[in-house]
Order: sequence, then C-alpha cells, then structure tokens
Amino acid sequence: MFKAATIKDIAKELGFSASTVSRALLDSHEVSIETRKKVKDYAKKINYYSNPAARSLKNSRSYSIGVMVADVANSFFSQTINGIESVAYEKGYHVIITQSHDLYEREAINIEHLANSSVDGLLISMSAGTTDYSHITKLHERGLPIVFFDRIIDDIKTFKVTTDNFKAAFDATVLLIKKGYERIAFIANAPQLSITSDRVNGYKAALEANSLPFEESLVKYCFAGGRILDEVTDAIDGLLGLPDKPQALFIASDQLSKASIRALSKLSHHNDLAIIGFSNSDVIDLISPHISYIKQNAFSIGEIAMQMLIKLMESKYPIYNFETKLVDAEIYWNDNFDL
Amino acid sequence: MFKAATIKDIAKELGFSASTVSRALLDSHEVSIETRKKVKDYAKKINYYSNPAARSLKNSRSYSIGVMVADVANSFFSQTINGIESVAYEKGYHVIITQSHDLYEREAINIEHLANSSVDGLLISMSAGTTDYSHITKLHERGLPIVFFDRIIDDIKTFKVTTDNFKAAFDATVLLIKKGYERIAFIANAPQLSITSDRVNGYKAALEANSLPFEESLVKYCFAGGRILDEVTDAIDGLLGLPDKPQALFIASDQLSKASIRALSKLSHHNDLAIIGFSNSDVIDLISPHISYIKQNAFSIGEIAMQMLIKLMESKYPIYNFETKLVDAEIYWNDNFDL
DNA sequence: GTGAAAGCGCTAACAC
DNA sequence: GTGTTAGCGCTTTCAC
Repeated sequence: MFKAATIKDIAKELGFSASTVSRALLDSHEVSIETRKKVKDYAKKINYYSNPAARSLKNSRSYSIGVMVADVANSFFSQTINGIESVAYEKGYHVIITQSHDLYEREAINIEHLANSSVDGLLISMSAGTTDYSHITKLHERGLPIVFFDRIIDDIKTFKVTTDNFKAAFDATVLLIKKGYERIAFIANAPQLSITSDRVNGYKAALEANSLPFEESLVKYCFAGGRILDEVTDAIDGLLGLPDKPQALFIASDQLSKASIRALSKLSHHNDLAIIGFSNSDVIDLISPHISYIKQNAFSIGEIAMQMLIKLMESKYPIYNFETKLVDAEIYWNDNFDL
Repeated sequence: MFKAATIKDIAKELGFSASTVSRALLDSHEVSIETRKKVKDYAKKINYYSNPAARSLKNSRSYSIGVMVADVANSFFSQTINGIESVAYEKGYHVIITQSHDLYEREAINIEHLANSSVDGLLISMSAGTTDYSHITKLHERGLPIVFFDRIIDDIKTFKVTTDNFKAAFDATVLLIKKGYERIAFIANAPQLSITSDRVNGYKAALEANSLPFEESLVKYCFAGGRILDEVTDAIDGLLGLPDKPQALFIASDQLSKASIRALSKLSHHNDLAIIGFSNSDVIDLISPHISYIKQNAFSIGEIAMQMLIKLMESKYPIYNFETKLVDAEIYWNDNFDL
C-alpha cells in the first residue's frame, strides 16, 4: 500500500526540522515568509497532506461531525443533508451520516457509536420512537456540542433550528378556512415529537382565531409516523366514516402525506375532500390525488444547523445563551380545491 | 470538555501495565483468561472506548469508508446507502457520504478529500459529468481499495456491482413488444455512463431478437441526465413530433423518469403512449401519468458493494481476480397499457 | 503471562 | 527564526 508523505520527509528534503515545517504549514508568524513559501511549495509538489489521525490525536479533534436523521431516503432529510454538507465541506468538516429509521434503539446505538468515534459534534433530528433522552443528555453533559434540527427537544439547552411549525400549520389552516373549508381533520405524527405538538397547536390556534370549534375526534395520531400504512388507512377510514364528515384534511408530515395519498388513491369517494400536507418530495405535484402542500426550507435548515454547530465547536468559551431559530415554510395551494 | 478514559487509567486502577491492558482488550492469548476478564469488566464499567485517532495512527487504518454518489436525494442512491450502511455498521466501519451532483469537479474534489482523510476504502458511483478518470486511477494505483457500484467504469480493474442493465432493458423492451408496442422510443442518460450503453444495448438486442428495426432517431440522449428539464422536454417533443410517432417510451433512468413524467403531464396527447421507465421512487405508482417501471435492487447493490470493499480492505494479500456482479432488477407492468 | 520501551505523525512549550 | 523535546493513546517487539 501507498505510503503518504510526512512532515519529516519535507524536513529532510529541505534541511529544516519537523517543527519548522509544521509551523510553516500552519502559517505561523514565527517562521520567515521565505521558509513558509519553500515548505508549502514543496509540500504541494509531493502532494503532502497532513495525516488526519495524527492531527486528531494531537488536537483531540477529528474534524468530522455526526448527523442523525430518521431516513436519508426521506426528501426532507436528504435536502437537509445537502445543506449541512455544503457548509461542512467549506469549513473542512467531514459528515458522517447515520439513520435511526425512527427506532429508539437504532438511535441510541448510532449516537453512542458516533460519540465514541470522536466526532467533534452532533446534529440530531430526534427519532419518532424516542421518549427517553438519557443517551443524549449524557453526551451533552460531557460537553459534546450538539445541535438539534427539525425534531427538537426542549429538555436540552443548546442551539436548535426547525421550521416554524406553528406558523406553517396556522397559515395552512387559515388558508383552508378562507377557501371555505371549515371542518378540517388532522392526521398527526407521533405525539411525543416537537413537530407534532407545534403543528397541532398551529391548527388549533387557527381554528380558534376563526371562531371554529376544535374537535378531538378530528385529530388522528399515527405513532409509526406513516411507516405502517394500515395505521394511516385506519385513521382516514375513521375520519371519512364520521357522521359529520370532514371537508378537508391536514396531513402533518411528509411520510404521512405519502401514506395518506396511497390510502386515498384506493378510495373512490374522496374527491370532495381538500387536502393539504407537509411534503418536500420533488414529485409531490405529479402525485394523484393532487394535494396542496407545505414545503419546508430543508436546505436552509441544514445550513443553519451546521453553522450553529460550528459556532459551538469552535467557540473558545462556553456558550450559555442559546438560540432556537425558526425557518418559514412555503405553502403551495392547489387550485383544484378552489370551490 | 469531557475527558475519555484511556488504557492507562485501566492499567493504573488494576495494577497492570498499559501493554497488558491493550493485549487483554484485544483478546490476545498471551494474557491469562482471568486478567482478560478483569480488564474487560473494568473497561465496560468505566465506559472505556479505545481512541479511534490513536488506533488509526498506530494501525494506519481509519475504519471509515467513503461513498461517492450523485445525490442522496435520489431514491436509488438513498436505498443503496441503506444497504451499504447496514453491512458497514455490522462490521464496525463508519460511512462518510459525499455527493457529486453529477459534476466532475465536485467528484474530483470530494474523492481527493476523502482519500486524504484516510478512509480505508472507497465506494464509487461515477458522476455523469466525468470523462477523465485520472483522479481515481491515481488513488487506485496507490493501492487504495475501491469498489464501483451502479455506474461503473471498465478502465479500472477492481470489484464492481451493478444492476444487470442489459437484461433489464432487454426484458422490458421484450415486454413492450409482447404487449403489442413495436415502435419504441428511448430516452437515454449521458452516453459516457456504463448504465447508458448497457441499457441501450439491451433495448437494441431486444428489437433485433424480435426482428424489429433499430432507428437512431428514436433514441434521445440527455447529457444532464434529467437535471435540466428542458433537455427532456425537447427530447420528448422531438419524439412526439416525428412523422411516424412512437407507440411507447422507454426511459432509462430514475431522474429521467421523473423529468419525463413532468414533461408529459403538461401535454394532452400522450394518452396512447405506453411508458416504461427505470425508477426506485417509493411513490412512482402514485404519479400520473402512470407508467410501468423497472425497479433496481438498490439495497442489495449497496450490501454487495460494501461486502466487496471489506474483502478488498481486509485481505492480507493482493487480490487479482476481480468480479463484476450483476443484480437483477424487477419489472412492474402497468395494466393500463394492456391493449 | 506480564512489563518496558519505542514509535505511528503531528504540535507546542521551551530553548537559543 | 529555527531546533529540541515531549507527548497525544495505542500497539507491538523485545525482554524476562
């Protein structure tokens, strides 16, 4: 196997000591400009790159960060990853991605694994299956920089970034009401997720602001978040079987939107139903039945999360005033639903 | 910041030397069973994990591998990544993912970056924009283990795994012919990709096997691979504008399928056109116009690629007889096209 | 069966 | 402005 050039090779060739070479490479002002230039030129010539393992060992930093998402195949997450990557790359960080598949066990194991692989920081979107946060608080207490994005948790004090879910749900609900749909059912994600309560609350607030009643029976929680189709089918069957059928459907996540559309496509009597759902799919506009949709600014969320993490990792002093940034989503109304 | 336990901490506590502890942790037979047990128990108790940077430095191995795909948001690739991850994880490897966005420059930079971050091996699906392979051959010659998956290249001798694209295209074309569609147009990806020529050849062979003529004018290459919608729209417009209009459309990639459907959805006079396209989208069956589709076994391809890479990385002796594994795809016929 | 010591490649305190 | 030296945490050869 190929043997990479080291600082010693450069030192020997140029007649300097290893430390001078190291300093020159780091652009230290202690080293004369000429020496710096000579060293860097030669380094480039022989294709020298500092050994990351040695650097990590010495600096106790790995220059890699870990990302925990539910599933990379989910459009929202893959777009977020693109945002994370674009910032990380520019700043010289590697991105190690792991998936929880919305399972607590996978999340706990993966996060442990990442932490022990000495990532310098963690970007986490909580798994839907997680209710016990001790695996994360443990790391956080140790001082590992962590930023939460998308599915955040209140218990841990750190930087967080997510869609303004309350506002998005509020606006979307108001839009439905404005368009004449007053009896609106809500298909919700697992109740323990932050995004779930925020979205439900936005929906409730919109009803209230328009003096419409909130009915518990119109809200269906899906604990598997759309991973199990039956759960969604049952929810929709339940809603459409109500004596006073809803006129519109608000679907509170990407996965759920897909599952709901699949469930609805098998029914014949849904054409009078207006549907609005969260979705970041790039083909949502081609899917039938056509729906209106709320698209999150996934790329921005990724960028912001990574910027926050860098701030946390590179800060010389402990940070105490943490910020939770809310990013606006965009609503795309489908004209088919205009009454 | 938290300070992790080291081998020395264990040694001091238990009254052994660091070397004995190291050996015990590695289950060396030189160490007595009792000592091994004592050391491991204590290590577990204090939550000891060996420092990966130190291990990397000493062993010149990082236990991480790099993956190069066009785009994680592409269903085929995200499914492949799931396969890669499942095997990597089990074997204790970290997966570092980078994306080329089908741009040569990004591919070259990212691969260089990965290689210099001392990944132990590389899993590569070529970018559509790449025609010069020197950035890869250079690494390969140095002895860096590389496995190609999906979009492979002939020039480099190593393990490769991909869908049996010839067979998939052959079978799909034969199916169209059997169903009565004889004049079949072909929307192809960038011509320099292995998957493109294999698929075109399968299509040609199927025509020939059924004594049908191959017409150059019915094949449209999309150099941006569907990233630029206009390219696809133009191709389809061109085909539908032919004096002797095609009866069926064969679309040779996931991206192109999406783009083609989008283009077709804007046209009104496509209903008599039978469409079959490659797609690994989980909502392809909900998209209209409905198409028949060829789904690749993406997860398996990922698993196999990772297994091959491990074989390459962990082999004590250089390997010379390389294998190219072909994985079967599945064809889903849409009954709407039955004449 | 266990310990001492060297060294992987790099950085930084301390010399001069 | 540059060199010497020690040490990050681990593995491994060489002793006994």
